[in-house]
Amino acid sequence: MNLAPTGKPRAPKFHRETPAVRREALVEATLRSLKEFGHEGTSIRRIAKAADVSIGLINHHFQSKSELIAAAYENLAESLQQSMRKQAEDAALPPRERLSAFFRASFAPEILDPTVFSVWLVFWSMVIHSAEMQAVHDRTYRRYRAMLESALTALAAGGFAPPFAPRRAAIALSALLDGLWVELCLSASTFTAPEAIAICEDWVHALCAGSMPALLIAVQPSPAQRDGEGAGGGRG
Amino acid sequence: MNLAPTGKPRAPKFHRETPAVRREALVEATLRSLKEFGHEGTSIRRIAKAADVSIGLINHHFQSKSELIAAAYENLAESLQQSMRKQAEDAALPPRERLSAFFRASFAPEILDPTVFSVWLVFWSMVIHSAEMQAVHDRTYRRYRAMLESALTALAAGGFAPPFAPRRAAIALSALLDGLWVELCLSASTFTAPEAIAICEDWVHALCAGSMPALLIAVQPSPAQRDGEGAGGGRG
DNA sequence: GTTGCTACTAAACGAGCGATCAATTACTCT
DNA sequence: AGAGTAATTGATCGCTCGTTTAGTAGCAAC
Repeated sequence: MNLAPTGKPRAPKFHRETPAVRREALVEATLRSLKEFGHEGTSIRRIAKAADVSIGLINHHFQSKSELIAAAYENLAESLQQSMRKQAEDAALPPRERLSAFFRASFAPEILDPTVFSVWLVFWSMVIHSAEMQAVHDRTYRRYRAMLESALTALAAGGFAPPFAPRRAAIALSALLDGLWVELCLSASTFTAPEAIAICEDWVHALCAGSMPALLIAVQPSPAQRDGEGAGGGRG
Repeated sequence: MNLAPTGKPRAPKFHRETPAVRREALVEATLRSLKEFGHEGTSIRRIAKAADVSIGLINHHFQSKSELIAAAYENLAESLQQSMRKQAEDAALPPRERLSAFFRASFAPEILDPTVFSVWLVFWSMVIHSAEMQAVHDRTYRRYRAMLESALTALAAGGFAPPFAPRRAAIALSALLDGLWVELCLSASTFTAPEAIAICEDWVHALCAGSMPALLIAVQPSPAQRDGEGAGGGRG
């Protein structure tokens, strides 16, 4: 009850951190709060408590709450993509196996986490209403689709599939992946991750069999072949 | 400024409505507010203004705000499904054309409305956290998948496709539809509705060509053939 | 015309929100 | 050891939220 004034130095009341370290910690606390309490339940006060800092510190490192949320979004998108890219960019694997590895990674337990999904939904809804979020999203999704296109192009280059329009194929496959992911997260009892993987494998099988006429490119293509590039919209 | 006390009867200050009529009007006002202002921007006060009633009336007809939101969800799900069912259940069409009509209906402008999408995202996120919403959702999605299964089964029955597992096929197709819908709503510039339809047509083409091995059923099936039924989770 | 029922209004309440800011304190540089 | 710097605190501001409540008024029955 009565500490001697001399002798023991008193414990410091807080730690100073560099802005970069503190910002990262606040972003992680934000994600934890979003997962546990949802968007509605995530306030400045809750984030501050999760990060074990004072209320005022957040506005010292971030201009506003929405800026912090945007940073959290980019962080999550990046970490999710990283865990899948590792699989898809393993150049040692033949093209077909690269895709299979990617499918397995896309339905791994940490990706199917319902808390991650609910955070993702919030981000999607913000993409629609906020230009700031739209920009973050376009950036992350462009990389995602490029990764798919590269894996699919390797398939055709290796002679595993007939020539096809890579842009549209990547759009189709990413839509299939996203749709399966959404339904798996919404209800774990309707079907299983292995079934989702089988459905994706089937789609690739049909692509290789040349059973998707709208995707095919004539063997002797006419000079003007459209294959434009668009800003993205979809799961990272 | 000075109305004669006799003669003209004063205008009534409000209209009395039956609870059923007023509840319906409040639900519609809620949907309008969700579409225009998003989930964050939708408050009791805003809904009351949109419905042109006082603040207190909402809690007179609904026990809480969340009950009103749930009612709005069920209303939207029902109206969206209705606009698609009309297309898919036209028995006059041959099975293959029924599917095509369904695809066209699935990517009609009123379905691709980004405001509808953002409302839907909110509902999805509530499905995860609320048992009340989970129940509403399971009910609506079960009908959706059943409709798809029936259209696909007719395809095989008519000899347009080899025998396949209808449950898994419906899961795959609904995932593809949902994924394309999500991406179209998130960014209208990446690809177009006709392209989405072409992608779906391609998938059906591959199914008819028998290019999806995991979906196929052996012509002489073994006695035990699994084809379970699960609770739904997905867009209505 | 009067009465009774209840849909309806409007003011008020308490809680929680995001943001601000003067004061405090840990840490670095000399 | 002392001064300067900036990360950090926590009280506080003005605001909006969902809900409650007492009172008002439309309308049907008699």
